[in-house]
Amino acid sequence: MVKCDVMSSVTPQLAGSGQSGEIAPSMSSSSPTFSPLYQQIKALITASLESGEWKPGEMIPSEIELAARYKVSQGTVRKAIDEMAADNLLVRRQGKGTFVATHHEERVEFRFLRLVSDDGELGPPESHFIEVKRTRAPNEVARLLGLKPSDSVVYIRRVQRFDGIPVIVEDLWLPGLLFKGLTAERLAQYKGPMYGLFETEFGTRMIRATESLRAVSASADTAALLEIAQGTPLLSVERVSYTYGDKPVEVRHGQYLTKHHHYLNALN
Amino acid sequence: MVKCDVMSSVTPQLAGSGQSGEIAPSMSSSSPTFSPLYQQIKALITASLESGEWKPGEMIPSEIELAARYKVSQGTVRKAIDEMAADNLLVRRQGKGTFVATHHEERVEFRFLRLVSDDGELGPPESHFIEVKRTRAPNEVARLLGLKPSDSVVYIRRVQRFDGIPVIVEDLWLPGLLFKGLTAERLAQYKGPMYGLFETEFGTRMIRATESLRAVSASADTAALLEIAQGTPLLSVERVSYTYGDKPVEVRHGQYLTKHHHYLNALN
DNA sequence: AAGTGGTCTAGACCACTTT
DNA sequence: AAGTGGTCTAGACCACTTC
Repeated sequence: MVKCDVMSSVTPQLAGSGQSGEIAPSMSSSSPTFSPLYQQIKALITASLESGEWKPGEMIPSEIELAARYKVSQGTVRKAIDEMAADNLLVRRQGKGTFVATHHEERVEFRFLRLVSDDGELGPPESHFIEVKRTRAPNEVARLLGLKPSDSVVYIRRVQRFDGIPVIVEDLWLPGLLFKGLTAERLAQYKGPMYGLFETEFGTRMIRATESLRAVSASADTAALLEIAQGTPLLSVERVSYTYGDKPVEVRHGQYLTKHHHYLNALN
Repeated sequence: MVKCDVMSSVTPQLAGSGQSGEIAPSMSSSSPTFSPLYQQIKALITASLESGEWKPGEMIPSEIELAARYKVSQGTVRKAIDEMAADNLLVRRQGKGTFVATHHEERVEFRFLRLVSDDGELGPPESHFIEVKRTRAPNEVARLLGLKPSDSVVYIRRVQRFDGIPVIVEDLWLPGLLFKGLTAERLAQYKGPMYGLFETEFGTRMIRATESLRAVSASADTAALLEIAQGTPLLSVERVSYTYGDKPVEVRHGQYLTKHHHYLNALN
């Protein structure tokens, strides 16, 4: 087998017009930052997801097609897709195809909201929006989102009820640039998790998040919203959500009343 | 290629004396519970881990050896090991071999203790054991551990300090049968995480856990141990840890003072 | 029947570690 | 040089879904 030459890392040789007969699966010498073929394929597929070539819920080309497109073997494409499926970026369905993960259908209700009722099930929450406005980013939020304090953000405050009982008070900040038409009306109309709205209406898909948890005392206004006594212990959850390319696109501060609910976590 | 017949699931055909020339990678008809070869290999490797054939920290046979032993291809062994490495049961080291995961060396300090300081790093905690005794399992603990209320358990209460400041009060319950020689002295002598002690001294390795988190108010005695005011909000963490075969072997109730620390969680 | 992902094999070669 | 895991390929066949 004849082998050709080598490349850099992220948008490498096998993307372009591709008249080279074959691809070097590895390199023999003097390549600065080498990465395996399947990781390059991952990067290319991710780029197509990011660019919107394949949208959430849609099917991506079959492994055989992708292998032809990238001029690699099906096994290499397979390994790339395997890892992206493990990262919840893609969903494989035997006999049907491989699909772009979406916040609809998917039970995000447990990937991004880990709260469960003490006695088993948990119905869908009802959202009540207290406030939706555009403002300048608070310093801490600007820092977390990689914005300047003068930049515009959308600020949202809402209360979520389970079975009619208020359980969650949340404050959210979103980059103003990415969420231009976001209004209280559109939020109120939308059924289901906000991430579904963000994905379909604003083209921003949250793919992972980090959370900092602590116990705090309810302030006067939080207590009022949750209809509890001031000073009640609450579970404070500070979340930063990221979209493709590890770009932070949401800061969310939740306060959970854990009297009849708890936050479930798995350590694997 | 000639194919032979089929099997059940967990201790299947390819374990035994093995004079059959080949193994059926799939089956054509009338097999009740079929599972792929690589999953059967996973089960066999797991059984060897469980039986202590390969101990934590030790190297397991090479892929080639295992392939010969189980009479499958190296690729099939590889897939089995890949998944077990993803589950943190095994650790691959290129050029060296595949090793049984261990609570030593490994930074369990972040797999099983998610608490971090608000300002960066977190030194190793010092443990102070308040109480270690054998008793009958409380009802709830017995239920979680799959014991009878009359069964014996080891009960431990300890306080953990970071930089000299008390941050964690923990109550633990362990099955008495599995932890026969566990005394306050051995606990106090041991350096490092308790899971290391459990693994090397008692042959019980924790491989995963589930946690329920909530915010609570410090009781009088907890407050005294943490040197804080009664009623201070604390992060309550109820953990159940499991060893091989999803067998529950520890119930741990932690109360974390989150004034200068927080619990970090990643949603992927 | 055709197309998709899922499993399994056999072999080549590479990169890393140890001898 | 030898042994280990890591990557890549090519091909076979299976299981599931849809037409």
